[in-house]
Amino acid sequence: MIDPALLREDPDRVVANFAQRGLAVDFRKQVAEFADLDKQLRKLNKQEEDLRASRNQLSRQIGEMMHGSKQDTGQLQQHASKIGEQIENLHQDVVELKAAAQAICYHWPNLLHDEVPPGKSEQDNKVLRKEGKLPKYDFDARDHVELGKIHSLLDFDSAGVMAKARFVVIMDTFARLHRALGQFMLDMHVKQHGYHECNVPLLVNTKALTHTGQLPKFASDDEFFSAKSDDLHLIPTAEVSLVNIAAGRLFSEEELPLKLAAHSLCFRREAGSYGKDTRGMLRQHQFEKVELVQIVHPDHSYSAWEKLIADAERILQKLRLPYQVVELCAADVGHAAARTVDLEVWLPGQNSYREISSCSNDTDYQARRMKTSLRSKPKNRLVHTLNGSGVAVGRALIAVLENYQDAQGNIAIPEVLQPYMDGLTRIEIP
RNA sequence: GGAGAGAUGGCUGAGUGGUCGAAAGCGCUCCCCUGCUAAGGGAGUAUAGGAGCUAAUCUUAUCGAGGGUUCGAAUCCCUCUCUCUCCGCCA
Repeated sequence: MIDPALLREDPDRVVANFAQRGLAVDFRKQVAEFADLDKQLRKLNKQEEDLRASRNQLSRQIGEMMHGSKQDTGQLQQHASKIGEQIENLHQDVVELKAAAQAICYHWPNLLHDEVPPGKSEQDNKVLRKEGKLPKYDFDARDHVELGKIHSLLDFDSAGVMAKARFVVIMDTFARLHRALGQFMLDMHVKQHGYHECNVPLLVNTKALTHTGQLPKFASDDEFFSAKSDDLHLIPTAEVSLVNIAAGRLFSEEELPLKLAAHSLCFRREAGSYGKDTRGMLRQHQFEKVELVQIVHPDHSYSAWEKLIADAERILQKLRLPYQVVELCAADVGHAAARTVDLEVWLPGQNSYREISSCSNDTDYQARRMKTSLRSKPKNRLVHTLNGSGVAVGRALIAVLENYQDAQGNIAIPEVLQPYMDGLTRIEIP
């Protein structure tokens, strides 16, 4: 959600900002509609409050009269009762107006930061820098699917039979490597980057998803799997669970920044991505990710964001994986975010860089929805929330397999992971 | 799943229909006193909204959430959620 005060003061600025995202939504119309509803709402609300004030006064008076001498209060009671009816009527309208206004503004995205590059699609994302050396092979680099086949350790068939497409069974040393990656990442963030280790619910309710901005959505493009009978949804990312730890809280300045990390499963329906990345385990319904979340002072969110990106980058550096840092353009920045940087890891098998982390500053968007503030004078302020992957574990496995292969298809194990694998240095073809 | 008990401010904890936004204690802030330390005294101390000169001040809502009864609800009634204890089940 964005600041309603800003909306009142400078609706044009809000509309212009929304327009940068290039969404097929007439924000000018929506903002005007909202402003209209808001105006009515405030008027009626004021009326209702005035009526309540006068009823409260009458009630107080009645109380006093009954307390002392036993005076007849019948007339006053009748009067108050009538006011009560008026309040009732007005209240109905107020509730309806409020719902109508919310139905509009809860769909709106966050305001983009001024420095977000303009653009129409992900083609317009801006590569900020490239890190690490691309591996040079005197053979054709295999992708992870082929490597999985050579080693017989990635079983897409069984997964497809027991579940469906976009699932995989990972076996033996590959599974071990996968686990090592997750452990390594979480350890780094907890031991060296100062995050609190969290183990979080993988199922969360509608309210939690609304706080973080996953709900409500423009269209009905379901992003996640749900058990609607229980109002529980499988999390698309641990960001939801981690951010909601701060929901409704009022922080003192010393408590910030609150840095949280979790290694979790994530679940996505991938409903809108038919035919995209169907080969291999690049895009799965279920995958693991180490997620970083920071609840920060609103004045320091961008410097904290830079550090969070560095935390994620550190993982790729330690794994010696080449990557590039990409700032998302206006069209590609997510709903809740004001600014986002992706880390894209080099995948020799795909001959391209692919997203392995996405780090966003959501400013006060989530904080406003979930009422998370910072104790401050003269007025308490909303905190800012940051989130980033540090990093996607499944894709990290792909990256290691493809970047650490030799001519035969053996996989070297990155040095930092060897302690997690009983010192194993190589996965040999059977 | 069954039975019972509970949910009050930063914390502990009073409060069963009227000046209760809420006693008391703790904590915190400011001031005073005491040559340090320890102790003592006084004042203040919830959140969100609206009105107002971004003032003083006034006002509305909030005692787990949502409804209801009433002139008036923390207090009575209903529904839900959560927590605790016991039983069952389970990892």
